[in-house]
Amino acid sequence: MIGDRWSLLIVRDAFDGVRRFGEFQRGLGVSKGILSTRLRELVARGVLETEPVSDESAYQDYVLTAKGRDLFPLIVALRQWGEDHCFGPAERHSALVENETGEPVGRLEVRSKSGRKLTPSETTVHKLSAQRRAAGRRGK
Amino acid sequence: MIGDRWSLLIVRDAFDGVRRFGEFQRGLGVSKGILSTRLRELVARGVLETEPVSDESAYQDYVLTAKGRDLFPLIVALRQWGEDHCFGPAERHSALVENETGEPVGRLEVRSKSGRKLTPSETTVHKLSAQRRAAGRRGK
DNA sequence: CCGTATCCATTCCGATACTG
DNA sequence: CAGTATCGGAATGGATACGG
Repeated sequence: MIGDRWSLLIVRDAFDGVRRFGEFQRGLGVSKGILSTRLRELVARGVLETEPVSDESAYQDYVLTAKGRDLFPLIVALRQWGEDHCFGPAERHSALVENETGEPVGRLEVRSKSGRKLTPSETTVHKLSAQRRAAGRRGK
Repeated sequence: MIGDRWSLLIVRDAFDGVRRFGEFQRGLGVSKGILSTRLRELVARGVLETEPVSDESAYQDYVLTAKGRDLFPLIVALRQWGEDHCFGPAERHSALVENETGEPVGRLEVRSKSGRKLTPSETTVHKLSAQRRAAGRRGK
């Protein structure tokens, strides 16, 4: 659904307030043809929607839907992982900060409903209805 | 780095305890050639590492490194988004639960360092060193 | 059981030219 | 500015056959 080279980058820029075709295009350095296709797919899949720009324009803006906004934790998770492991301190270009305080947002953590932090090995995927995938030994 | 069709699925299965080549192959239904390439890339990129299996085997296991384990929030974020928006209640196959209680893990949330939940519009990407991308109007 | 090698189809992408 | 059309090349993936 978002597993190509550009879709998630488009969504990320949308979170950053990018709305116009050319803005995505210049910001990402993607060719116009691909961008056109990706925007159309994201709209078709309900991640973005087109919105008539205020008064009189022949064109529209592309804005996140509720479904698209729900990708926020995913985008933040990917950003934090990239900052931690894919860039040295030298080439770190940006940080996600809280508007009010200007402080970087906290680290994403998987927690139980009671609020305890969970490590991967403290969780298990529980099958609801055995389907095709062999119920091979999983978890520990 | 993980932007192809299979890498993240391999990582997900690794979190679920999958370690062997054939186990990945049957579980995902991926062709052996692609799986071989992807595993080699993930090892080269430091997400997985090979580990000699206990006693006497010609082969190795593929296990997550620390870098790979740090993808846990990302995997959970993607899983939750998929459950919320890509499957109806009917075709929901599995749930990530806490081992001790059997209860589903809590929802991932972006929080400030002080613990307050943050919406996308309450955050801004702060540029550390202006680089190539036009400092176009961002955030609100 | 664990891969590699080969072949082929599909998808993805970038560059360019064109329309309104 | 906002796209569409076309082309060629690269990446991706599936199937199959083969070897340790």
